[in-house]
Amino acid sequence: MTVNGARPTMSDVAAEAGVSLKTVSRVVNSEPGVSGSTALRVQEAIQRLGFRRNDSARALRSGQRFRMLGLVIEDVGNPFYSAIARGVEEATRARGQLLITGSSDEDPLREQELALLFCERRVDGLLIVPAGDDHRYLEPELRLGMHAVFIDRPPGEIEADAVLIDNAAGARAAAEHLLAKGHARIAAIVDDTAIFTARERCRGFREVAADAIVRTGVHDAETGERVAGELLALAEPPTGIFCGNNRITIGALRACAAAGARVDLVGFDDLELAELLSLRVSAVAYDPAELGRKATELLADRVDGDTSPPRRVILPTRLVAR
Amino acid sequence: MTVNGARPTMSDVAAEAGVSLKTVSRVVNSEPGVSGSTALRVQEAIQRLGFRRNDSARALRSGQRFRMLGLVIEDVGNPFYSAIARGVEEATRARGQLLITGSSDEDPLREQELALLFCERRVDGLLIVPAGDDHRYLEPELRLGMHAVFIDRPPGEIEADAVLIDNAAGARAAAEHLLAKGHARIAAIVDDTAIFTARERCRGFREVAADAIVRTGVHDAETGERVAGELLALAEPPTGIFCGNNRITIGALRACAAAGARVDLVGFDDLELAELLSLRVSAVAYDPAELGRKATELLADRVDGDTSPPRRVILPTRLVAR
DNA sequence: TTGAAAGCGCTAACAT
DNA sequence: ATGTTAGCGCTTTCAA
Repeated sequence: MTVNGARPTMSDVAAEAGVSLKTVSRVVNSEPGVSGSTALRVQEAIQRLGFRRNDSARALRSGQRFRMLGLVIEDVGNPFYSAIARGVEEATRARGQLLITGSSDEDPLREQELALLFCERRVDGLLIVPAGDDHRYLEPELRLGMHAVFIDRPPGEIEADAVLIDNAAGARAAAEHLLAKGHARIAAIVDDTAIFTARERCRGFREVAADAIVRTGVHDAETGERVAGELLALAEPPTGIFCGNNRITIGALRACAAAGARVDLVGFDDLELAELLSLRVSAVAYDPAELGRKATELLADRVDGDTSPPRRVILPTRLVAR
Repeated sequence: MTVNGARPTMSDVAAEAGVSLKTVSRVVNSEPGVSGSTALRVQEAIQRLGFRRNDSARALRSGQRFRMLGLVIEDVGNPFYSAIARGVEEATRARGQLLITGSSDEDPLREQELALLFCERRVDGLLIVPAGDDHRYLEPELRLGMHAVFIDRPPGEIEADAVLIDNAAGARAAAEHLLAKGHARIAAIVDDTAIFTARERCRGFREVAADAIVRTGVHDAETGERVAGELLALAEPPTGIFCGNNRITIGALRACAAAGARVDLVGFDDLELAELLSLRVSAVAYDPAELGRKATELLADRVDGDTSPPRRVILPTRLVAR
């Protein structure tokens, strides 16, 4: 009967049903060539024993794919990245694949560790939101048939598919919005320009507002609050501020609330409750889940044998004026 | 050399280095008993070939654990659940385990599919935020040595560990807060009481405020907005409202904004920008990541052989008055 | 329709 | 210090 702790194998089932191992395999995999009565006996034995096929052994022998993707993101707990994960999951589910996920916490070494661990588990492919800017560590894997698609930021030092958003266009739209509102003095607060997205957003903003004040290297809400506070304390403070990401927007909102300042804010990334805030906050919005879905589709094509040159998909943003 | 598409095995490495398979295995696993010069030759062959150990074959043979946990949550893209996932990931990482994640979308059948798929992949254990209330489908697995810990809601029809929050106490605190503020008419808007958390929150609230208006069955922000609007349109509208979850809180906020009503809101789950909203919103707050961490620790104990009776861990909430 | 034998890539247990 | 053999749980190949 069902003995505790011992997982039954196909050969246990075979013994229980009084058939050969191969017949059990046929039943489990719905292969033809098993008589109804035999199949029934096997099914019953499977039920009695609580047998469940070992998918790793199966993949090992058949040499087939593991039907599993590896996703490396910055932080599973961050709503922006978890929205990407959500998109990836929708697409993998549609393909009957499972998903291993890990957070790099913006640490390039951790990103590498995770990606390589996933390779060790023989995932079909890798989806990476890069923390680092040198992905040569993947070269041996890619040469041996592993596939990787990059999300939100392009890969560094290697050629590979990437799905990005149009950062520069979004930032241009933000600057145009502020100028159209008639602000004479506008400013931008952006993350470290070593980061691709921050660099692009900075560039786009400056293309439209060449003489705006620009503060870079702002990574979290606390710094955002401090820097915004400094801007508001200037002799001639800006009356419109572009915030390079949602953490900065939150910091800037706090600074404005603290200073009692009435400033027009435009943030990259939308905020869920933006409409209910005491200050009006416009947004450069886009769909993070679509990044994940698109990347997963690209990856699936590669896994299926697409060998065309590396592609770069750029997703649009839209300005939500408030 | 490095031929495209063909993954080298240990025996390829052995041939390349001119040693036996077992010697390669020793080097790869840092086992003692290999001379420095041999180890070096093997290392070089590994580099040249781009060899990476197949972890599934390893686990298959050694009969050891796969060092992988399966997590079933409602929706990876929902900040509340992704915070749980974050806590789980922190704890698994500390143990050198990987994490497979899937979203049930509140569909009991999907929950079951995912959990059983994870078993097929031979995860060491299961972490489940239940969508359904009947988990007997897990019985065969549990009998055969699989372990499961439930998060946020208890399992149904089976005995298993669970990590919950003190829903009733949180709701009581919310009611007490509203009464202490001197509100004569207070109301509660809560999710479907078929859901454990909603039922508990409802119960706690009623224990303190027996004659409050209570609306149940509210699942999303849209319905929350409509129901809150109805309450505000009453001849004698409530002046304090308890919202049973963050989606309801958002809906109620919109309704208050639309009606221009000045109402004291207390929401279960905190909102990131609550301090910056035009309306003051207090919160029954707690740490979702701690749910995930705690559950992962419980699970690790079970995997390590702990056979004590099923445990139930209740995590506290705290009222954030604003 | 059914089964026996070989082997996927690796490690355990035993040689040498 | 190094190698040989067997076998994890399954599928493939071939035979009956």
